[in-house]
Amino acid sequence: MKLQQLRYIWEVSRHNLNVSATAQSLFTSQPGISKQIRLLEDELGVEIFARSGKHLTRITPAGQSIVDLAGEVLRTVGIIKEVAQEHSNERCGNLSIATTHTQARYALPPLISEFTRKYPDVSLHMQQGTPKQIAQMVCEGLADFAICTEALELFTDLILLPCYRWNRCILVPKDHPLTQVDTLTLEDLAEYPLVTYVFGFTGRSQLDDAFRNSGLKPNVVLTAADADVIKTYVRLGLGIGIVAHMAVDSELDSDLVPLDASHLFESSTTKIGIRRGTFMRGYMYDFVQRFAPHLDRDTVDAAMAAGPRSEDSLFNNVELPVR
Amino acid sequence: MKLQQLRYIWEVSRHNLNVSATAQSLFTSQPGISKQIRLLEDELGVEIFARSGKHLTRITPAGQSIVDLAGEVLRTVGIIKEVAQEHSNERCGNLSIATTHTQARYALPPLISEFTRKYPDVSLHMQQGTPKQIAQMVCEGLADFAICTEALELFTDLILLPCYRWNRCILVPKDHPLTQVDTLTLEDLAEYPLVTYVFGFTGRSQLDDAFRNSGLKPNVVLTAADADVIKTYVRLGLGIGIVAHMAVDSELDSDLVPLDASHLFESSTTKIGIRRGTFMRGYMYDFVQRFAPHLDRDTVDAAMAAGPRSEDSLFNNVELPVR
DNA sequence: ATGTAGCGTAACTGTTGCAGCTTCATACCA
DNA sequence: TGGTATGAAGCTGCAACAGTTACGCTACAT
Repeated sequence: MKLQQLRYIWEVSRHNLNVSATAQSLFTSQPGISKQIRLLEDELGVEIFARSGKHLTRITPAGQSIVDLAGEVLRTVGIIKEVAQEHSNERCGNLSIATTHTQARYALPPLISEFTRKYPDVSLHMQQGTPKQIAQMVCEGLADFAICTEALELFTDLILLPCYRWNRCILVPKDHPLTQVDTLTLEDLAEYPLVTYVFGFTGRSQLDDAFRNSGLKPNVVLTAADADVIKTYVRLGLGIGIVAHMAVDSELDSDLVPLDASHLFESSTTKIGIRRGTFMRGYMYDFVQRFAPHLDRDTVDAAMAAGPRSEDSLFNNVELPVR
Repeated sequence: MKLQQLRYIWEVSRHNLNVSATAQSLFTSQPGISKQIRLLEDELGVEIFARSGKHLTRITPAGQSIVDLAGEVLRTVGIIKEVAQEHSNERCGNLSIATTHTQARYALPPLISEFTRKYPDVSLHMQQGTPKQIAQMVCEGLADFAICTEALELFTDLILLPCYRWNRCILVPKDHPLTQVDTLTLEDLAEYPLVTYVFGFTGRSQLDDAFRNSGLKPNVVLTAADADVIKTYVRLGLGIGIVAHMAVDSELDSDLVPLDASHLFESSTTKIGIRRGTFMRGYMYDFVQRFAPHLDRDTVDAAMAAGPRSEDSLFNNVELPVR
């Protein structure tokens, strides 16, 4: 049995059982892969892939177990490489962050520039996606960190590190009647057309909860995946915007008036999700702590050592920073 | 990186960093191993072994992590092979049992002959040792099952399956005064020289506990690792024997009189210890259930899925058979 | 001082993994 | 039903490499 063979079956199963496509993505030849798979099957005495004629049609039950185990082997081999790199050059490596628009646009930029200045030899990859997509990416090992507010709880393979809490504000044009209201209520908001985040994005669920609990039915005329789009439509007079507080820039958005809405909606918590079993490089700990000062190395280690769904007990008496 | 290289560093670290000895045990040449280790170190950019001149003196910190991870890879590869064999020929494979004299001599024989009759193509290995030795063997993957009464609790890597409880009896020559006593007491026993198990063997700790709690000081004149030796010295008149009830054979030991001592000592529990993460073949489940009928496949799976030290909660309302 | 255990080096060899081409089977479509 | 496209498998030559043997060298013990 060779690592190469395990890599081949793993990749083939990830490419819809298309050997040629797999060969292309691995910069090798199709016959090479076919042959190695055959050899592995011969050695193990089991068909990993079921064939109809010369086409691979599906993975056999035995094959599925074997492919899963092969994935585990490859991940461990990856960890060996990271451990080695950590000991040979601790400031050199990769960091892949999957995150949402809100974080990438408003929360992360200062941290990123700090980080790249301190670690010029760490090549940083940022990928944007929906909360579910980015959680999936981290689960599959395609990214190291998932940073967002929603959906991470659904993935039991992820360790969740709560980073900070944030509140919403209402964005209205300068001359809007709401600017005259002393203390905003949900009833006030329900009277106007609303522009806010798409469901599944940036703490949208807290927003829905608040309206549902009050028995009010908000008139959401437009939803967008990011605050920039929301602001655009507020400017067009389509409605009043509900966005994360941090998404308001006092200079760039000086034509709009932000009205605090902390008292109307539950605050949301942005978290970092890390796949269980990931090897944490030194610079990764540093990144996490720069993003959330209370998450020092020991705290992160404790969270990663703890069993699934025990983050709550670890963090429920930690006072999170509020942005 | 090759599996072969990982195997080499793993084996070398298990052979006190002696490359030549490792080569012999793997039926290959020393330069081959040295070369592959060098290649791996070059590829990873880290020294795995520290050298003084041409001798490997110790494992570097980085090397230690890498060797540990290599072990994990090799175990997973082993599991792949077992999974494949389970699917290709479920009645063919290996079963390695590490156990103590008492189990091997009195508890296991009927089961073993049943088992080998049902699974002629499963090659069975039995290895005898002290409880600590056999636990160690299972932890290192040198055996599948550890079957004994003592010491298994000390190894957190082991999943413990309680199998049956057993009590002791007193063995005396036919004409011994104790045969006239109606109900034995610890005081009675303390009056005679005792012959029993060595500390660390076959429930010896329960025996010591009982005497300590009663404030009596037993006069143990001889300790042995197995009941056969104990019986021999009882026959010689050296003292009265305290052995496991199951160790008495009504035919072979007809010259001795067994006196029940269930009421004097806490019963002991014999367990099967299995390394966490072991892949359980079908015949392994069968073996376990034949040994302890309450341990069906689902129960074993539940115990293996549960976290460390949770066997107690799993089994504390199960009524164990008594032998 | 000297012997020995044990690792590294060097030259050699058999094996094997891979590329490139060819062949064959299946799926799809008219 | 026949034609075409897609994709897996077979074959061959080449290059890389793991493993072998022989030998030299270093460290350490007596």
